[in-house]
Amino acid sequence: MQKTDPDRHLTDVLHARGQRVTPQRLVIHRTLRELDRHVSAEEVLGAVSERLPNVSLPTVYSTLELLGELGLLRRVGPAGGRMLFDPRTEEHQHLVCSVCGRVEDIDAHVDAEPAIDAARAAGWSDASAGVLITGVCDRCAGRR
Amino acid sequence: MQKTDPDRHLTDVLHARGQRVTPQRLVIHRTLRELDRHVSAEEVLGAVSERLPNVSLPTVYSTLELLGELGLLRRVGPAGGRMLFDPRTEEHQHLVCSVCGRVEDIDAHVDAEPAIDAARAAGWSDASAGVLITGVCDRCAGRR
DNA sequence: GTTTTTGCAAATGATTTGCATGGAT
DNA sequence: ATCCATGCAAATCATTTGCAAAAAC
Repeated sequence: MQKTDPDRHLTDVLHARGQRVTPQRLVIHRTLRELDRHVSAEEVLGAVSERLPNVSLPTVYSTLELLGELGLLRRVGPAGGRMLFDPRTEEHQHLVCSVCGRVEDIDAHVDAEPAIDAARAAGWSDASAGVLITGVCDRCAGRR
Repeated sequence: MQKTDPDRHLTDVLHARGQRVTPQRLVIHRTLRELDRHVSAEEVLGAVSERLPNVSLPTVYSTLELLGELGLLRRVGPAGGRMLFDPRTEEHQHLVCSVCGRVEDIDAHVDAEPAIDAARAAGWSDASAGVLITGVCDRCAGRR
């Protein structure tokens, strides 16, 4: 028994939307799945380039946006000066160090339903909550 | 009976830290208090310029950072392409429109304690939670 | 063949930095 | 008189955009 092939799934979804299946999209998607952690566009490009040369940053950005629309990716939010994306689907939150910009995962549950409800009540649609914990990481705290 | 004079308070705090009391700092602080809503650096400059000409954007940025350190300001987080600051102290959350970047206040309570605790457990200090609700605002939803 | 994607290069735009002058102490 | 804060101009840097060439359909 094996997990559903990610390439096949992405291929199907793209076809269903009338969009094209390109090597770049497949490799970026597969790479993200294997990294399985929050990443910046630059980091994605670095990892992807080892498998498929000459991929450009604009392609990475547009593919990340596409995967976001497809729900295969979560946009963590701008942190430490750059946008972070996260292929992890389980609920978890992110710690951002205000000194060095490092980002770390934590497993915690934050109930943002009240805010989502308030958004809906205000006439907003497709509301989703992003929680970002800011603080000083252990390394930076120790270095002081 | 009247509220504590904001200028006097800022003056005292600055003196206590051995920092200087400048017209720019006083005017920016007073202006923020009167705006009493989330603002970008540009917006602050616009409002401040009506009272004190020739204030520069770098000064606005450094003063906003200073006021942040003094706890007179909350950094809402990068939203819609620019950093937002908020002089409102009561608990409230922010809605960011993913289409037009507009930001709106909502009064809702989100309990982020579990995440704060997890951060502390991971060895981080001075952790604070930022919640940002992303969605499509009523205007943008209607225009479609 | 037609239309979408890509890669390249250049543009954008918020925020930061360097430095000489002005101002607060 | 000293040293911090300001204004200006230029630098930075992630992200976006325009467009011709390449690839998927």
